[in-house]
Amino acid sequence: MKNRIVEASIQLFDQKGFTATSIKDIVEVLNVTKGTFYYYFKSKQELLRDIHLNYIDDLIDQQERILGDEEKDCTEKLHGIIYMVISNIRTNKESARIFFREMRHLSDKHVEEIRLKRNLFRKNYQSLIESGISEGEFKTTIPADMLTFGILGIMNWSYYWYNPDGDVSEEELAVIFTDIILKGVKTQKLV
Amino acid sequence: MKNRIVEASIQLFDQKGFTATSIKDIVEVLNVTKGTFYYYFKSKQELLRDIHLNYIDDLIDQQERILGDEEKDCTEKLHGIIYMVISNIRTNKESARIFFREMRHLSDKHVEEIRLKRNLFRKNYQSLIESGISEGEFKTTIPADMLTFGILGIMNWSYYWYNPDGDVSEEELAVIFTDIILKGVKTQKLV
Amino acid sequence: MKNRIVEASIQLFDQKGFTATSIKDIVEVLNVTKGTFYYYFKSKQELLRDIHLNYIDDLIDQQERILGDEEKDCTEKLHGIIYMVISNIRTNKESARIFFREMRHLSDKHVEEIRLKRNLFRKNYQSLIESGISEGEFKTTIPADMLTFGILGIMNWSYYWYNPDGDVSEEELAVIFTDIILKGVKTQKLV
Amino acid sequence: MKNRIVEASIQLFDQKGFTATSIKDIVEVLNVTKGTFYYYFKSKQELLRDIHLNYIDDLIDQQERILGDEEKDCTEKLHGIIYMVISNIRTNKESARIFFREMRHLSDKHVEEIRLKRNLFRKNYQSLIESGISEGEFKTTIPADMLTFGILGIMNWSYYWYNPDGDVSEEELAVIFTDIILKGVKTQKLV
DNA sequence: GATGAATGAGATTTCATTCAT
DNA sequence: TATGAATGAAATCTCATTCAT
Repeated sequence: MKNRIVEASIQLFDQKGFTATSIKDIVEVLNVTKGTFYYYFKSKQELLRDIHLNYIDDLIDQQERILGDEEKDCTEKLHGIIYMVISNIRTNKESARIFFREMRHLSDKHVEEIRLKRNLFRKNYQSLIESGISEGEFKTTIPADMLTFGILGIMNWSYYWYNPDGDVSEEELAVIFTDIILKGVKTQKLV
Repeated sequence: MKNRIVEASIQLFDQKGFTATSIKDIVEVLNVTKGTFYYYFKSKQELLRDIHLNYIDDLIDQQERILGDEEKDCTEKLHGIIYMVISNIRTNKESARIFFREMRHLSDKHVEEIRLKRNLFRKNYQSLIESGISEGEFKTTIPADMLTFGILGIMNWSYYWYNPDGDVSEEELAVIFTDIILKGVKTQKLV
Repeated sequence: MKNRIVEASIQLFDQKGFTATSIKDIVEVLNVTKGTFYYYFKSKQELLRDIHLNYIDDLIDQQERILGDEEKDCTEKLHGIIYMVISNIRTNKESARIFFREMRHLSDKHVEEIRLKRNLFRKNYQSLIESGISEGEFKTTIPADMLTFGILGIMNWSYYWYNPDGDVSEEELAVIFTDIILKGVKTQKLV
Repeated sequence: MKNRIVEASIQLFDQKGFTATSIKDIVEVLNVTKGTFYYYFKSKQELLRDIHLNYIDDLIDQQERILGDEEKDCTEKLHGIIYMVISNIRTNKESARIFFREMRHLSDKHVEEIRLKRNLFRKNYQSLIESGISEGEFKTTIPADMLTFGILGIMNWSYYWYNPDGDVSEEELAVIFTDIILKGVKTQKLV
C-alpha cells in the first residue's frame, strides 16, 4: 500500500503540483481513506521527501556506476551519462519534474539533505568535465562549471518535452546531444 | 496599485509557488486589504495570466527584434538571442521561473493562449536554426528541432542557477554558451 | 436614473432573489457604478422597501376604487377585484413575487409598515365577503376569514404560473375563478 | 448528524431564506464546526436539494396513496388530498415554504429533477379533476388545468397563514375548502 | 491495517458600503 | 450627478491532521 500511495502521489504531484494536490486527491485514486494515508506517512511533506530521496539516490547510483567504469574515457563517460538521463525519462519523468519543481516544499531539514545530494550529482558531472580537460580530451578554454550547468540544462529540460515513443529514439537523442556538445553545430571552415 | 500587486506577486509566486502563495500574503506586503486585490483582479488566476502574458509578450518582442535584423547572419543572431536571454535573467528571473513552473495553474482557456505564444518563441528559434542550416552556416547533420530544444534547455536552466553579479558576466556567459554550441568542447584531433 | 435602478432591481430580485442579488449586479445592468446607486438609495434595504411600498400602495388603490363603486353589488365587486389582480400579472408580476417572498429582508421598522398595508388589503377583501354574507348574496355557512384566505391563495398563486399571453385571456380567467368561487365545481344533482 | 443538519437547516432556511442563511448559522445551532458540515454535504446547494427531494417525494407518495384508493369517488379523493395537504402543514410547513421559495437556488441539473416531480404532483391533481369531469361528478364547463391551479393556490397559500393550533381544526378547514370548491359560496337563488 | 467522524485554521471570493473627487 | 478606489466583514469551501474504534 505504501508503494501504491507513492506511485499515485507522483502522478498527481506531477500533474497538479504538490501544494495543489490534496491528501483527498491521493486517497481517492486509491479508493482508501485519509486514515490509511496517515498510517503510512507522518505527513504530506514526509511523502514528498520520500519521493525526492528515491529519485536522487537512484540517479546518483546510476551516475556513479558509469563514472566508476575504468575502461571508458571521459568522452565515453559523458555519452554514458547523457544516455542514462535520457533513458530515465521513460521511467522517471514524473519524479524528475517533481524533483525540479517541488524542492522548496520540503521542510528545512530535508531540503538541506536533498540539496547536498543534488549538488553531489552536479559535482560528479563537473569532475568528469575537469578530468576530460586535464586528460586533454576537452578544450582547456571552457570553464568546467559553466559547461556543467549547460549540459545539465540540456538534460533536465528534456524531461519537459522529450517523448521516448516519438520519432527520435533514446539512443539517437543521446548521440545527437553528445555530438552537439563535443563538436558543435558550426560547419568547419576550410582554411 | 495594479502594478504594485503584480510586482509583489511575482516575488512571492517565485519564492513560494503560486498555489502556496495566498492573497493574504500578497496584500500584506502592500499593506492593503484583500478587497483591494479583487478590485484590480477578478481572480488569482487572472493575475497569474497577466504575469505570464507580460513575460512572454516581452520576450517574443525582443526575440523578433533580433531575428528581424537584416545585417546579421544566423550565427550572429544565435549569439544575439542567447545574450538577450541571459540579460533577462537580471531583470526577469522571477517571471521566467513562474512561467516555467506555474503554467498548469492557468485556466484551460488561458493555458492555450499562452501555449501558443510559448510555441511561437520556440518555432522562431527553430526557424533561425533551419535558416542557418540552409545558409550553410550550420551542419546539415543536426536535427533542427532537437538542437532547438537543447539550446532552450541551456538557456532556460540558467534562470535557476546563474547569478549575474557573480564571477561570470552576462557577456562572458553568452560567449561561452555560443561557443560551446557552435564549436563543441572536444579538442581538435590533428590528423 | 432612480427609476431605472428600481426597474432593473425588480427584474433581478425576482429572478435571483433579494439576498442573492448584489449591488454590482444591479449597476452592471445599468452600466453605472456603485457610487451612483448609493447616490439614490441609502441602502439596499431601502430600495427593497420602495419596491414593496410602490406595489402595495398601488394595489390597495386599485382595490379601494373597486370596492367604493356604489353601483356594484358584492358579487360584482368580487369579480372586479379578481379581474384586477389577474390584470396586474402582466404589469406587476415581478413586484408581486418580490412582495410575497422578500418581506423578511426589510428592516424591522419597514416590515411593520408593510405588514399593516398587507393586512389592510386582506381585511378589505374580508369586509367585502362579510358584506356579501349580510346582504344575503353569499352563504352564511362560510367563515369569511377562511374564504378570504382561500381566494387570496387562488389569486396570489396565479403570479407564479399564469401567462397572460397564453390560451386563456385575463377576462376568461377572471370569469373562471369567479365562477368556481361562486358556484363550485360539482354538478347539480337533480332531486 | 446528517439528519440534525437537515433539521436545523430547514428551520433556518424557512426563517431567513436560503441565501441569507450561512453555514456558520447552521453549525452554530448544532455546536459543531464548518468542517463537519462539509463532511456530510458537498455544498450548501446539495443540502437544499436533499430538502427539496425529501419534501416532494414524501408528498407525491401520500398523494398517490390517496389517488390509488379504489373505493373512493373523485369527490372523496379531492377531499382526501385537501385534507392531506392541510395536515402536512403541522409537520412540514417549513419544508414546504422552502420548496416554494428556494427552488431557483438549486443547480440547473437539480432544478430540472425537482421540477419534474413538482409537475407530476400537479398533473396527478389534474388527472383527478379530469376523471371527475368524465365521471359526471364535476361540471364539464370548468377547464381542468385552471381549476387545478386554483386549488393548488388555495392549498399552497395555507402554508403561509394557517395555524393548526388555532380556532379552526385541520378537519374543519379541509371541509370548508372542499365545500367552497364543490358548491361555491353563492346563495341558491330560488327561481 | 484501515476507517469514519470531526476539527480548526485558513483559502478564495463576494459584498454592502464609504468617501474624496 | 456620478465615479473609482478602497475597506472590513463575512461567505463558501478546502485541507492537513487527529483519534477512537
